[in-house]
Amino acid sequence: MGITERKERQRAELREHILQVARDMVMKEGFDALSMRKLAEAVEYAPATLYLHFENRDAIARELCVRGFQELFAALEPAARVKEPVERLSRLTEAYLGFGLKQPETYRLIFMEDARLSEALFQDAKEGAGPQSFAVLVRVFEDLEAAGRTPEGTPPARLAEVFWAGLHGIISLKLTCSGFQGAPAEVLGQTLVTSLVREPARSARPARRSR
Amino acid sequence: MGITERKERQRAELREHILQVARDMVMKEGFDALSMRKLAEAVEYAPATLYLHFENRDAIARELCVRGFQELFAALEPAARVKEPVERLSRLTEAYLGFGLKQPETYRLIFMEDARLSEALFQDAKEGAGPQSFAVLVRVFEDLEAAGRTPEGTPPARLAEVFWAGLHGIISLKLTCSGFQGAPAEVLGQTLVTSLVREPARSARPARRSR
DNA sequence: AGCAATAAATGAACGGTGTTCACAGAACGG
DNA sequence: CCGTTCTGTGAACACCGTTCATTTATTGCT
Repeated sequence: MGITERKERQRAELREHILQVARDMVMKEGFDALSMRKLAEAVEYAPATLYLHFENRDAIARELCVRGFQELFAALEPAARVKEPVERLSRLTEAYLGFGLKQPETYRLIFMEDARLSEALFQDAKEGAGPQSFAVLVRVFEDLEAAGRTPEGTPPARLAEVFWAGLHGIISLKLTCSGFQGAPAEVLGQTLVTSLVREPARSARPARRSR
Repeated sequence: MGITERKERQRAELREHILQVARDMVMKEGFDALSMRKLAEAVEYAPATLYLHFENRDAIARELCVRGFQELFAALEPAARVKEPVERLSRLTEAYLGFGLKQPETYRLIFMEDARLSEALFQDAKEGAGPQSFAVLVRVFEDLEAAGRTPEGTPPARLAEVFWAGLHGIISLKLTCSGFQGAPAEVLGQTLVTSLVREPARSARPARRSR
């Protein structure tokens, strides 16, 4: 009985098509320009048909949000593989900022649009894509701490959080405060890296008061 | 000829009243909930009347944006007066984060809503409230540099920018990624401070105990 | 094949939005 | 008192998200 299979597949394909077209619209004109009516027009269905595949506009937004986040995560993946932690942090910074600047509307949708959207990313404490990619950052700072290159007494998780906030701040200020022209994002990113990474201890571990 | 004066005053008062009510609506329900029709209803005028005082909804938003920014600037002012630069930076951090957390919708409107809104803050390179308050941050890092407490070779303006991005990132992640629960903003802020401020050079001046 | 049942798709409507504009009314200057 | 100017408005336009009864297409069964 392959008929129900085919129907399911076609249904999934249409759903996928809708999401694809929606993604294009968001990337081209921004999330605000994504209207159910224009989306329906673009996929050549009546507006009401969209509601057979998605609960409402927010459901589409949520889906685009998690997919966008997966893209971001994928963009970070090569950098995350780098062994040397300082280099890794630098490459992660580069990748993160590059993604945000090359796909501004996607980044906006993920992190700047609505708290209800990004909730989906962090609802599971360990499972979701959000905590998983945050863990990548934490690991860098754990490795940095092991190498004695973090500010003393600050847990890696908190350093990771500050670092993430720094990256996010760099991008979102560039995206929102377009009037303010400062240094390029990459330069700021490297400044952030060098600010959070300490010089390696010269001799033994403590080595602060003496010499 | 006090009549035209009175009319002008009444006109200004009405404009002010509209802005006040709009501000209340934004702070209570967020910017998206601010509609011209509800605003007109609230001030007991017809919607079209609003257009006699503002070009459109964006004009109101812009005005609220610059006023919100002025509030933010005012909130920073006491901290900016502190002499000792490290303490000053710490106090500025506290004030900035406090404002963002206590007035989330105002902060959103200023920095997270639309690039066209915050453009007004930074359109004048020196004049506007934006560059003026950024200069406060730059000055801190200039003073820190003079005290030999910044990472070497990094211009104060860039450190200030990274610092601002860090603060903004901390707040905006708290406001948007509500699902992600990390350390409290104040803790992250202090971590940011200690990350960007270096220990004083031993040769130049003996370290003093403050706090 | 034809018929009943199920799934897919839609047209029309509801209530909401920002904005415009011709018009009415009040307030003013001469 | 009249004419002008300013203030205010109702109605309309073009959108928006969403719902629902209804139509259309497709399937399973006899």
